[in-house]
Amino acid sequence: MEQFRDMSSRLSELGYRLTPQRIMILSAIENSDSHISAEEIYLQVRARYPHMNISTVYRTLELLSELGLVTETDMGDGRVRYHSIGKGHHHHLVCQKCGEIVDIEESMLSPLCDEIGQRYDFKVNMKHVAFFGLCSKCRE
Amino acid sequence: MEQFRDMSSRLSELGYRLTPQRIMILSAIENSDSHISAEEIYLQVRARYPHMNISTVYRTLELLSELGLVTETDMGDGRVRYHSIGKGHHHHLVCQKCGEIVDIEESMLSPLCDEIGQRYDFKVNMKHVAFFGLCSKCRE
DNA sequence: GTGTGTGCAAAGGCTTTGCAATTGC
DNA sequence: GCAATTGCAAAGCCTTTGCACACAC
Repeated sequence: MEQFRDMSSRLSELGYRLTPQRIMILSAIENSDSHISAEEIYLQVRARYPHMNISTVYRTLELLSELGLVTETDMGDGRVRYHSIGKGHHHHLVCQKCGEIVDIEESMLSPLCDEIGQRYDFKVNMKHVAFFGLCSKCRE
Repeated sequence: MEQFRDMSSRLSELGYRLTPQRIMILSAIENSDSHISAEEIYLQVRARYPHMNISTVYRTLELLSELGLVTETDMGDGRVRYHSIGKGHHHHLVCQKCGEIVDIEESMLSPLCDEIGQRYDFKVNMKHVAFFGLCSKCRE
């Protein structure tokens, strides 16, 4: 709930309207314990508010993303998944076989990102990192 | 040309037919110095062979990918890009603003991948790594 | 000759957009 | 009240598929 309040108060601070649709979308993102797709948000919200429209979901996600309140990641299945920035955990191991997603700690990546910054003069967006591969179960 | 011969001979070794379409697709992939999309292949091939069809491109790419002869990567623009496996493992820095793609050396990543392997029992697919962020020009 | 591979056209997923109606501030 | 936001429907991308014909082997 913490982040939900942050996101919604940030929206109104910036002069955006707090419509019921937006509130429900924010809450769906917040209640999701991992990355959530537009359609998942849509279905979840529509279960309680049948008039919800998927374009509203996309437009809200676009807005949240522009404001830097959520991150967009493509986990390799041809659709974008969203995640509240307030939740931390932005690095993932995505199993290409079973689809399992494991978070990895930021501290593991920082040294590499620093090195890339120095060597290539490139600032890595740490919110946007995913490694694909095979988890232990799927390697057997 | 080296890799092209590898890919095409591999196909016929495995009993797949070497049609003119496949040959041109292979050559387009091989001549591309970076990652190439299905549509880019299609346009390039169609310039010389107007009957080329985009579904043939997709079907050939699917085949090459199943056989492990090319890798698929989503650079974050909502389309898949393909790369000949023979060209070596590339890791990339993708600028989220101007789209520039810079290759980074494999040696920079190996230590991290090893560490991930040990700590999370996860085998990172080194063919499939991209970092998003901002290049020097776009940070000004 | 035979069955793999192609071309065509249509459909499929996901996402975006135009526009009129609605509604938060 | 008025501009921001929504709902709806349609379109836009990229990609896949069904089917009849063509052609590599």
